[in-house]
Amino acid sequence: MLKIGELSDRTGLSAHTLRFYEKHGLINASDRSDAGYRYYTDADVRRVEFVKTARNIGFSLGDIAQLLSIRVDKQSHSCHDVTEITQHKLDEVNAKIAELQSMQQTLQILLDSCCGGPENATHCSIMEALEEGAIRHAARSGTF
Amino acid sequence: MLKIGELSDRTGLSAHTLRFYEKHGLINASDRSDAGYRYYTDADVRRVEFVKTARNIGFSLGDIAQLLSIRVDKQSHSCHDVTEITQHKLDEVNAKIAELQSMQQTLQILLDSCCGGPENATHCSIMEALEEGAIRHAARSGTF
DNA sequence: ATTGACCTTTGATCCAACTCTAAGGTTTAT
DNA sequence: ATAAACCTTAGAGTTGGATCAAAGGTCAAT
Repeated sequence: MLKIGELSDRTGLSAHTLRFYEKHGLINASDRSDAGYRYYTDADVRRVEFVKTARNIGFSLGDIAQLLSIRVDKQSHSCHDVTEITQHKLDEVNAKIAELQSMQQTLQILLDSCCGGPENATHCSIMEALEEGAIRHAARSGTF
Repeated sequence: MLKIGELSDRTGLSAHTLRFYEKHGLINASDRSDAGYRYYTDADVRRVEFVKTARNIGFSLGDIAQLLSIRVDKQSHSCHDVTEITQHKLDEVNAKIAELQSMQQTLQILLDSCCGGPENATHCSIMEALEEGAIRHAARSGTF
C-alpha cells in the first residue's frame, strides 16, 4: 500500500493534483489509515496511469470521468460509447485547429505585408490593416 | 459624444466589456458628465474598433495594449516593434496548432482501431490503448 | 524524545476574458 | 411627476486544471 507521496513519485503527478483528482471523482484511495492517510493499491496506480494517459491525449477531466465509468464496467458499455467520446473530442480538436489556422493565415499575411525594419511605424502596413479593420474574419471562441 | 450604451451599439461590444477594457487600460472615455457618465468621441470609436480587430485576429489583451501604445505614438516605434509582436503571436499559434495536430492524430488512430459498434467494451481497443499507456506523447501545455 | 519528512483539511489563488449582480443615481419622454 | 431606460461603482462568479497556503497531526529514525 502506497501513501500519497509514493503514488506521486510513481506517477509523476503531485500529491496536490492527486487530491484534486479525488475531489473531482476521478480517483480514490482504496484505504485510509486511522489518521486519515490515503493508501493506494496497484489497481489504484493503474487507474491513475489511465487518467494520465487520457489527459496526455487531451481529454478533459470530464471526458476522463466518463471513460473511467466505462472502464469499471466494460460489460455494460459498448465500443460505440467509447468512440462517441473520442469522436466528440476529435471534433473539438478539429474545430480548434481550424480556428487557429485562420489566425495563422491572417498573421502571416500581416507579417508578409510589413517590412519589419527600423523605419518608424507611421506607415506600418500592419498598423494600417488593424486600423482599417479590413481583415478576414478569424473565427474566435475560446483560447487566446 | 456617445454614451457607453451608444458606443456599445456602434461597436457590438457590451457596456460591461467596454468598462472591462477600460479597467485594463485599453480604452478610456474622452469625457465624463457631472454624474460620471462616460462620453466617447469618434476617435474613441476608432480605438475600440482597433481593439476589436486585433482581438478578432487572436491577439491577447496584453498584446493589444502593446499595439495601442505603438498606435498612439507611431513616430517612436518601428515596423520591427510591430512585427515582433505579430511574429510572437504567430509562434504561439503555430505551437498550439502543432500540439492540437498531435492530439488529432492520436484520436484518429484510436478511432480507426475501434469498431465503434454495439459490442460490449470488454475488448475495446481504445480502452486497451488507454490502459497500456502506449500512446504517442501528445505535447500538452494549456488548453483542453 | 525529538527532528524532519510526511500527511491531513479547507479554502484561496492563478490564468484570460469576460459576465453578471447589487444597490443605487440620472436622464428623457410623456 | 413618474416610469422606463439608462448610467455608476465595487466586487463576485464563470471555466478548467491545477497549485499553494495555513495550521496542524503523524510517522520513522536516531
